[in-house]
Amino acid sequence: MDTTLNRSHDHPLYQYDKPAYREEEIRSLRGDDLRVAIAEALEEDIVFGRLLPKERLIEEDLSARFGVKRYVLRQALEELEWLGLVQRVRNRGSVVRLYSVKEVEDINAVREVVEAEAARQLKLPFAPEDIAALEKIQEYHSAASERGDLRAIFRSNIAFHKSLFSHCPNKALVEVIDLLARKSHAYRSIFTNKAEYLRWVIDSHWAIIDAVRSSDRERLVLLCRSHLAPAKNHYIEMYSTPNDPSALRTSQS
Amino acid sequence: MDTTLNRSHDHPLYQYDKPAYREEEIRSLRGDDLRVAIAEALEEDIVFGRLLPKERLIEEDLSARFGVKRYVLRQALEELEWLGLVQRVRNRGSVVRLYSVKEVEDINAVREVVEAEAARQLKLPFAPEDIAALEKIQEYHSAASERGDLRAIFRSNIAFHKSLFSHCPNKALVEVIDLLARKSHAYRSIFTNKAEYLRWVIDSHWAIIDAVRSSDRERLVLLCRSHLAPAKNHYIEMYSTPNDPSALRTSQS
DNA sequence: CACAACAATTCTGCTAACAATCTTTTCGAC
DNA sequence: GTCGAAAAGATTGTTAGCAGAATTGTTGTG
Repeated sequence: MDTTLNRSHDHPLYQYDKPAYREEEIRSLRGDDLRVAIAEALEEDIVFGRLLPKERLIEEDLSARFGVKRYVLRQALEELEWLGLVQRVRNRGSVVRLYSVKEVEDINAVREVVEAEAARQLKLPFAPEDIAALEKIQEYHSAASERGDLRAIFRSNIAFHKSLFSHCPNKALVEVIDLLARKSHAYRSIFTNKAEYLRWVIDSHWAIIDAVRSSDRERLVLLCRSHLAPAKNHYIEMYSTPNDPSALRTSQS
Repeated sequence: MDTTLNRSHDHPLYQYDKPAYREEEIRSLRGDDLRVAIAEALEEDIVFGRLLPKERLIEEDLSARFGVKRYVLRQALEELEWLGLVQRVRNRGSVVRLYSVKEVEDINAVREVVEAEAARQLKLPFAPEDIAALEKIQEYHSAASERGDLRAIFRSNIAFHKSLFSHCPNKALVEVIDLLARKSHAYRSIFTNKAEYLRWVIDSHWAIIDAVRSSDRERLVLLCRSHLAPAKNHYIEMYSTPNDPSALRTSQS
């Protein structure tokens, strides 16, 4: 169903209630699905801090880990480079990409603009079943937050936004939103999953559902625009050095 | 200098006064430069209608044409797929991507939003030498338009926008603009190069320079927002069928 | 003649080995 | 001991060939 921009981001593996990858499951896939699955597995490693910024990604090691050929793993790394999660330097390899504070703020600023625009274009009113779908995802998200299930939180959060913006008639706009959301995973890291932040996200999602229910577009636009504000404040400056490919010279971890 | 989003779009090959590619020149390149050069050569073929929508791109033929290995050509095709200029289907190959009228309108709508936002964030006033740089590019663009040099028109038009938005402090925003601009090359095709349209572009560029010179931000934002409007009207509906991968079943050209 | 099964062809996907490059270590001169 | 050059090691980049999928062409049967 990918009709406008680049490769599909709507892979079945992105279902919010899908369990973590297991090696045997990955090994049963082929072709594009395999590449996508590995890219997403690595993406989760980055999101949850199992792979840290500037950490090297050795093709041979990773292909051994996933039990795939290096060829496939290279493709996954290329995909992650396009998504901005990985930085590749010729003849030197790949590292988890590190964003400076300025870059994070820039990306978030663009996200605010395009998400507000999407809210402006959303087809209102929603059908009752569409509202119900949003509520169901959000209940799952809230529950995941209760029990501290970071992976479920992460995925159901994505699902919420996907479900909401799927009602935006401009697919090109939605794909820009998805692209930027995925880029933001590079600096989302586990540190932003503080209780205080999680509560804000939940409240904000329920407020969005409420605005949708009452077809209050003005409020919806404001909510979508301001939704990212605290994320930016939670960004840790612990890796606040500027990007530098020469970082590859020193190995780590 | 690519610091925020995906691969660099600011390749030296994109200089506006650079002559057309010649095979021997391409053959002298290596690595990333080679991939980028081939991708850009194919991009120009698409822009100028030498490659038409739905036309098949056979890896072996093209690699023979450019005198490179199939491996390199595959990389170029992958790049063009990310940019939305080419559509690839597993085990079937690549075709020049065809956008529906709706998709074109959607992309243009997003471009208007992000370019207006960039205008809003532009650092004003410009230094005199920055204004001079814009004027120089635009004089080149106008001259190219006079003599009907489509390639020079195309490239200097890109250079104008790059030069203008290089003063936007938000690099992530500029990269979204560049990405969408490059996508639009898929439907730019030679048909939009009508005298009437070319004149509009030139007038609009001089108006932008004028607004920059007087640091009139409000007018600048309006100009950037409305700058794409006629392009959309010029889009020919001659290929107005919806996208369909099964189009690969029937060969053409 | 229509149609289905099968065969041949075309083209892409993938593998494994090799080459090129960068990094680290070693060794010797000062 | 320090510096620099050269060798060794680690890692990525590239090549050629084969495997596999999709398409096209052909043949045989009703």
